[in-house]
Amino acid sequence: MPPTDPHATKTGILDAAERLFADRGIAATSLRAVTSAAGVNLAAVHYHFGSKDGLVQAVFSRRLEAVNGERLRLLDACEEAGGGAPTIEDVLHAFVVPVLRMGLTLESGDVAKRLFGRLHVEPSQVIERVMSEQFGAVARRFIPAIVRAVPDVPEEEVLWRIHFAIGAMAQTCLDTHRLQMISGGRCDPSDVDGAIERLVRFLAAGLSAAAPAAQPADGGRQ
Amino acid sequence: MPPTDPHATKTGILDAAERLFADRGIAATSLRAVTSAAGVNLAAVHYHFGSKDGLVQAVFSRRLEAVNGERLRLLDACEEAGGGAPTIEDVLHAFVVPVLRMGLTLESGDVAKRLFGRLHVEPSQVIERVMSEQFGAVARRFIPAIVRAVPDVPEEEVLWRIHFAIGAMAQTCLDTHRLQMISGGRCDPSDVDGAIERLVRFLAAGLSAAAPAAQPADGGRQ
DNA sequence: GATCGTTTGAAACGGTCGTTTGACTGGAAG
DNA sequence: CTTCCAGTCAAACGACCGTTTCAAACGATC
Repeated sequence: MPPTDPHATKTGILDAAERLFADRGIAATSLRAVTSAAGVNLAAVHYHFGSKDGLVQAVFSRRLEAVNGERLRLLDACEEAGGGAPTIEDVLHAFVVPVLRMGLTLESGDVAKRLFGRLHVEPSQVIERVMSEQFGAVARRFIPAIVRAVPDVPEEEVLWRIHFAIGAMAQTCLDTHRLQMISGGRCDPSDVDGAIERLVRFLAAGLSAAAPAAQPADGGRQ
Repeated sequence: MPPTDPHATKTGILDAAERLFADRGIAATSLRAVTSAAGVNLAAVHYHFGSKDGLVQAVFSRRLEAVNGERLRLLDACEEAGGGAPTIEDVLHAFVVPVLRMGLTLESGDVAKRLFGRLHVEPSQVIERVMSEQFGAVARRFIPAIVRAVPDVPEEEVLWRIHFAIGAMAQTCLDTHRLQMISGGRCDPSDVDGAIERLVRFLAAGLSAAAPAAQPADGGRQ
């Protein structure tokens, strides 16, 4: 046992579980697969995390705290620089960059990115709990910022569009295979900076699109 | 045995499996849950479908054939009406409407819609096979139509944007809960027509957004 | 060196999974 | 009546699941 890291077992389990959750999904990943990939004993999971749900929560919380903290930091920065009125591109950048770049700062490649995509598609109850715990603060900051950044669009319409935008981002996190398939290999999903640029451009245009025929008292159809 | 429908057992299994797959996902749905919900014997699944994978394929194929047939029919119609050059809104309508409206033509409510969303997020191998079987024809027709409808955008950029658009659509199919959460109940996910209008508007703006600063001969990047 | 709480080890628990088996049903065909 | 066969049924198969148990090994403290 190397004295370098007294938490080698714990982090080893987290790393292995992260990779398997990202690859196969949570429900399809057994604790035996996790522990054998990590090279530790099966009982270590329950000793360190209490249960499989505890492990799931720990795996997601570790990355989400970092991502969401960075998101809020970037939003602070661009709000300060923009004099309290950042552009929609700036706000979207602050939202998507921490997720998509995370794979670059970790040796695990794009594992954390795909793990993040799972958050939005796994129907598990424990995921629901992690989401509500981790995304409250982010939603309370980003939703008003986006609404302010597209002042010509009614708020209800903006909320729908945020919903769509989350889907586009989750797809970008989760699936790199289909893009290569539909593009016949012309698009390179591993080009993180290109993906960020393109995604922000796509979302900014969608979010700031002209509102439908105005429905107030005076309907000025454009 | 009612002589009204000699395939009552088979379709009963399909209906029950469809609902459970949509609600919990495929991996989290056991054959025992399916057969007990359908009120049939466990062995009936293997008798009629051979295996769980066979059932999965049958469940998805039943709906996908209808949806993709309708998509191609609508694309034909709007290409004919548009003189071979339909607008991006028309093409997106043809792609989105059959999925989102399917819940309205079936007594099963929005089950088929959520089932469809699962296609894009389940990591299973059999899903991969169903996708490649069912989406080849649709992709071969729709991708060129979309590329033609946004002539000012480079083709590679359009492919990225189609990737984003699929994510937004899948999110709309799969998740009605989060929209209600982030909107505090102001947005009504059961408003199918409103969702279609808003989604098409969002996607059309994103797909036809101005291309990045031209990088013709000399690439400005790096 | 003895004693303590912490961490790891092998093994087993009850339960559920997909799948298979073999007997039983009913009605059509000979 | 006998034969046949698609269809249904209860029961069981081996494999794997999450979880638990308990003994052994460990470093720190007295």
